[in-house]
Amino acid sequence: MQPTGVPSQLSTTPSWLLTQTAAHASRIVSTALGTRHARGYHYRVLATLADTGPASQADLSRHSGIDRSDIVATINDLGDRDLVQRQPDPADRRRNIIHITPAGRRELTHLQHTLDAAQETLLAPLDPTERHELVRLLRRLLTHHQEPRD
Amino acid sequence: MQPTGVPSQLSTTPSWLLTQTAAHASRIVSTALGTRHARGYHYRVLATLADTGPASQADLSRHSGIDRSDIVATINDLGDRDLVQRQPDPADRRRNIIHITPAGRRELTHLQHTLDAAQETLLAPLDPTERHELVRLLRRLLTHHQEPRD
DNA sequence: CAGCCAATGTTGGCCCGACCAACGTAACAC
DNA sequence: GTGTTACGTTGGTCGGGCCAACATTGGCTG
Repeated sequence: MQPTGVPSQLSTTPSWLLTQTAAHASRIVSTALGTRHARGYHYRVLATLADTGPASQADLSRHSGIDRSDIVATINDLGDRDLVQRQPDPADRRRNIIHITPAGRRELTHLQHTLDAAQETLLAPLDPTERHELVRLLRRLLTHHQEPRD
Repeated sequence: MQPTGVPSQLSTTPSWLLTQTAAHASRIVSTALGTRHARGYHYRVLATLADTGPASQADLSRHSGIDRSDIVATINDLGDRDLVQRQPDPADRRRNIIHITPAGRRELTHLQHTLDAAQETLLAPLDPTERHELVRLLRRLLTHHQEPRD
């Protein structure tokens, strides 16, 4: 049944299917981002920043789902490339306010384009209805598992 | 729309949905396996071994999708716990023949049970039809992206 | 206003899964 | 017999996801 002979114990387990397809997705995405010398975290922070406007690192962490400590390194990287700017918040000396620069915005649209192509590669075998259904199911799982905000 | 305020640029990207839900799945699964001091590779190799019968490490690698070098370490771990046995192949002195032991078989069924519960946790928000649909879509993606055996 | 608690940024770690290069040994094809 | 291929093994790298600890700063409450 399976061309590669994957044991059915594995190939019928949803979590295995999920992590395996995610691994393929990661490879595709990271190849795409690699052409612009970026990694997942870079894109995710830039996208979050463009969505929320200037924000503290803690806010970026919350909105992007990336750990505070990883945000630090990511902002360092982006700052080194002048895609982002780090300013102390005059109103709260604990905080930095992160701004996306014009160059950052430009880079973000580049990244988005290569990522669009990557999605196409990833979802190639599915028709539009199936793609939408997949997205719907994944969103249901995701919101369910992150909602427990108690 | 999103309770956590995830930027829509992210939350509508299939690859992001996939990798995020996969991350949740991994957490759930690794917690489940952790109760029996196992990791993903351990289960996958045991399951493959039970499916194929005694096999060389190279065969295990091919059937499980785990790299040869990672198989080595995994077999070491399983061997240390007597869940598996490594014998030189008399007919081909390059190879080892890996056998699953009775204890290994018992451990495998334990792991399967905890994993069944984990799947239930993971898929809780989906009804049976949706679960089947999700599995179907993921399998399609997976076979498509691993088939290029050229 | 003094004292305590919470939030922020940062450092420095850890784990896991995936992958790769190189090597010695052994089998195989020709 | 020679070159090529397969096998097991060693020893890495990388990315993503975490966690603990700490100094600094704000805010809240008594």
